[in-house]
Amino acid sequence: MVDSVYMPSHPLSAPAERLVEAAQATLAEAGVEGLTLRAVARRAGVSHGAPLRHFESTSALRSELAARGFRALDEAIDKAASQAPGGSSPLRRLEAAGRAYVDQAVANPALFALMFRQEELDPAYPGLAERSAAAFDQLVRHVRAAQDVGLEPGQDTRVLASSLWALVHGIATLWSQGALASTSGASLDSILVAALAIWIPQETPEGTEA
Amino acid sequence: MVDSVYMPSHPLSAPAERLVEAAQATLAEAGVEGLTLRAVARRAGVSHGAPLRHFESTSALRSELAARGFRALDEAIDKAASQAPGGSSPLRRLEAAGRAYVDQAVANPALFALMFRQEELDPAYPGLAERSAAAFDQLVRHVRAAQDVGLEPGQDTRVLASSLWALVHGIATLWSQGALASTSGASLDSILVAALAIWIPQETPEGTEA
DNA sequence: TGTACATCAGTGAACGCGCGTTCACTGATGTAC
DNA sequence: TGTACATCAGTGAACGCGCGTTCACTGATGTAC
Repeated sequence: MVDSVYMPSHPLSAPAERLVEAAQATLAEAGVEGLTLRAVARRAGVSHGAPLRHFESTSALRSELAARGFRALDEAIDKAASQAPGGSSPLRRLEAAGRAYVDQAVANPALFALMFRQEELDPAYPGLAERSAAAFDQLVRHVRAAQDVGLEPGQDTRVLASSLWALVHGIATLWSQGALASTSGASLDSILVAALAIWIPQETPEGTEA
Repeated sequence: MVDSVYMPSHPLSAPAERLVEAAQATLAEAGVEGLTLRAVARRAGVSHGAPLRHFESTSALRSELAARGFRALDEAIDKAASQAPGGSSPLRRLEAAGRAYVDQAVANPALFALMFRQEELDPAYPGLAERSAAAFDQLVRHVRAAQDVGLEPGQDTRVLASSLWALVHGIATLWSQGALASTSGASLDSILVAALAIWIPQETPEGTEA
C-alpha cells in the first residue's frame, strides 16, 4: 500500500530516499512504536548506523514521513473533489473531500497516527507545517464554496471547517482502532454516509439552512 | 487532576490500589509511552519487581486504567446529561452529553489516548469491554430519546450514535494534540458549539428533520 | 497461650533485549590542478 | 593524463540506557491446632 502517491516533500539524496521507502514499509507493518532507526536500517539492508548519515534523529525521519502523508492527503482530497459525481456542486465536492479523508486514513492507519503524534515530530522540520496547513486550507476552500451555495451561511468558515475535519478524523481514527466496529456493530460506510448526510444536504438548500 | 472519580473497576488489594494511583499520575505526567512498570514502581516508592505481584503485565495495568477511564467517562456523561440546563429536553441532554465527552477527554488526554490504543490493552481484562460498552450504550439511549422528539427520526440509532461519538472524539483528540489550535486558530468552545449546533437543533423540531 | 506453618508484599541482584549514539575506519566517487 | 585530496555512504564494534522478567530471599501477617 506504499505507492507512488508518496512524493518527496523536498529533494532528498537517493540513499535517503531508499531509507524513506524502508521507513514507510516499517511503519505500515510495525506501527509507530516499531518505527525505529535500527528497524529501518535492517529493512533497507544497511548497518544500523547508516541512517544517521541522512536523518539526524528518529524525529526527523518521522517528520519526513508525516510531511509526505499530509501531501498525499492533500492530493487525494483534491483529486476526489475534482472528480466528484455531480462535480459542479460545491456540496458534492465537499462530501467527496470528506470521504477521501476517511479513505486515506483507513488505508494508512499507522501513517495517520504518526501524522498526529505531534510530540514525536519536529515542528520545524522543512515542509511539515506547510503541508499540514495546505491540506487544511484546501478543506477551508471547499467549505467556503459550500457556504456560498447555502451551507451554514452564518458560520465562521474556519470554525466550520474545523468541526467537519474533526468529524471525519474521528470516524477514521475510531474505525482504524477497531472501536467503532466492536462497539457499534455498524459499517464504516453507513456511519460515514449518516454523518455526511447530517452535515451536507443532498440538494442545494435555498435558505433552509439559515 | 487524578481524583476520586477514578473508582475501582473491580475490587483490588490495597497495594494494587496504590499502584493504580501511581500509574494514573505517571500516565498524566509522562504519557502513554512513559507508563512502564518500572516508572510506576519508582513513583509508588517500591522496588521495580513489586508491581508484578499485582499486575501480570504492563498491558494488565494499562487495561485497569482504561477500564476506570471508561467508567469515569460514563459517569461524567450521566451527570452532565441529568444536570443539563433545560434538562427536560432530550436534545439538551444529548448536547450536554457531547460536551461532557469532550471535557473529560481534554482534561485527561493521556488517559484517553490509552483508552483507545487497543493494541496495547488486553481485551479480556475484567470489566474493560463491559465499561466501554456501557458508555456507548448510554450515548445510544440519549440519541434514541432525541430521535423520539424528532432528531433524524429515520436514521438507525446506533449508526447515528456512532457518528456523534466520532464527532466529539475527533474534536477532543485533535484539540488535545494541538492540531486544531495550531491549524485553525479557533477556540475549542467555538468549534464544539458549531459542531453541536449542526447536529442538534436549538429548538425541538416538529418534523422539519424528516 | 503457644508453636508451626502458610501466605503475602516487597527486595535487590542479575539476565538479555533493543534502542540511540559515538567513533575510527574503509572504499568509492568526485574535483583541483 | 596523472596525482593528490576531499567528500560521501556505509561498516562494525562499543557504550550506556531503560525496559520486562526471573529468582532466591526477607520479614510481616494470618491461620491451624
